[in-house]
Amino acid sequence: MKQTSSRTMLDNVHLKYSRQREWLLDLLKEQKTPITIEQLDELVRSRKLSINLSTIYRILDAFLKHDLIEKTFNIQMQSYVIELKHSHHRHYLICLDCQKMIPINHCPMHNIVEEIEKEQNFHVSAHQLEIYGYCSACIKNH
Amino acid sequence: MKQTSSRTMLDNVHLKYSRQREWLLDLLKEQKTPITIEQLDELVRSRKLSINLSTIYRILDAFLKHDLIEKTFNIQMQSYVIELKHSHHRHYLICLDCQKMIPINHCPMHNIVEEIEKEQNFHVSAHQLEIYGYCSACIKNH
DNA sequence: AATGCAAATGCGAATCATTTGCATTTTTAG
DNA sequence: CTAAAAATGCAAATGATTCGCATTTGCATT
Repeated sequence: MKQTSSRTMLDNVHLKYSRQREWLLDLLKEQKTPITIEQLDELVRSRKLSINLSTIYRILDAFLKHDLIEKTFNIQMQSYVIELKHSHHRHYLICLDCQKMIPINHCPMHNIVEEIEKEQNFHVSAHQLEIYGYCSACIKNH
Repeated sequence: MKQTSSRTMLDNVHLKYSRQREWLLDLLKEQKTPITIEQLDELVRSRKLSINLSTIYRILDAFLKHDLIEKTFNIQMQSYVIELKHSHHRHYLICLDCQKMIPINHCPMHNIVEEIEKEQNFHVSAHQLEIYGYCSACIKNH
């Protein structure tokens, strides 16, 4: 299936077009797992795209505010990671050895959230979950 | 039940005693929910205890390394929070309005972790979970 | 109680990611 | 094509965390 053009995506969330925004969106689309801002910046350089770092920050803020991306904190890497927002949100298994982030297909929190809402008189509107350990490739080293 | 003295706790994990370490441990024991390093520093000042901020950082690093505390990242507050390590680890419901952190008594991840280990060929060694929403007091404002 | 040594602390400076102010450039609307 | 508004680049500021080094502390030994 063909994906929506970055131009259209910006349009859809009422963000003005700019070269830099399109580039970043395109780069984010390529990613299979979340990346840090630093990695994104390196990616920009490696493609000879030249976007000022402060602009990257500003654009990511705008993307976040307009729900184009998700920003979570990866304790393992001690930094934020960014990913394009998917139709349903994802969680990851994070390898403590090779740092790989493996997406979990269906969010295991559904039932848990329901339970909590019933039992605790708390309205759940979001959650963050990461699972740390060793992936199949690295498991043998431990 | 009477709790272990800070002195003994330090001893148990083979950390040398110092005034500052005892003070911090005492302060952490008082807390019912995690606090930021900044809050801890303020607490130190308000008790006229005087511990240099860089020392606080160093001591917390030592506590972490020796498993006296847990350090997690609270996305809502955009900073790390610290708590004394409990016999079994906790997760929190975090109110997006008043920022209160309400501990969940039993960790809902047990079954999920087992499932993942079976299905994914991934060895789980830790996880981080926070649930964001509105507590009973703040729910009416939303 | 005094001494010596290793480890911990205080202090100021350095570092590093992120943010900000402002001049310049780009985008969009007319 | 032009003008106004918004976005970007650049350099400097900020703020949390870390570091180096001189001083102090805790503790074992005398």
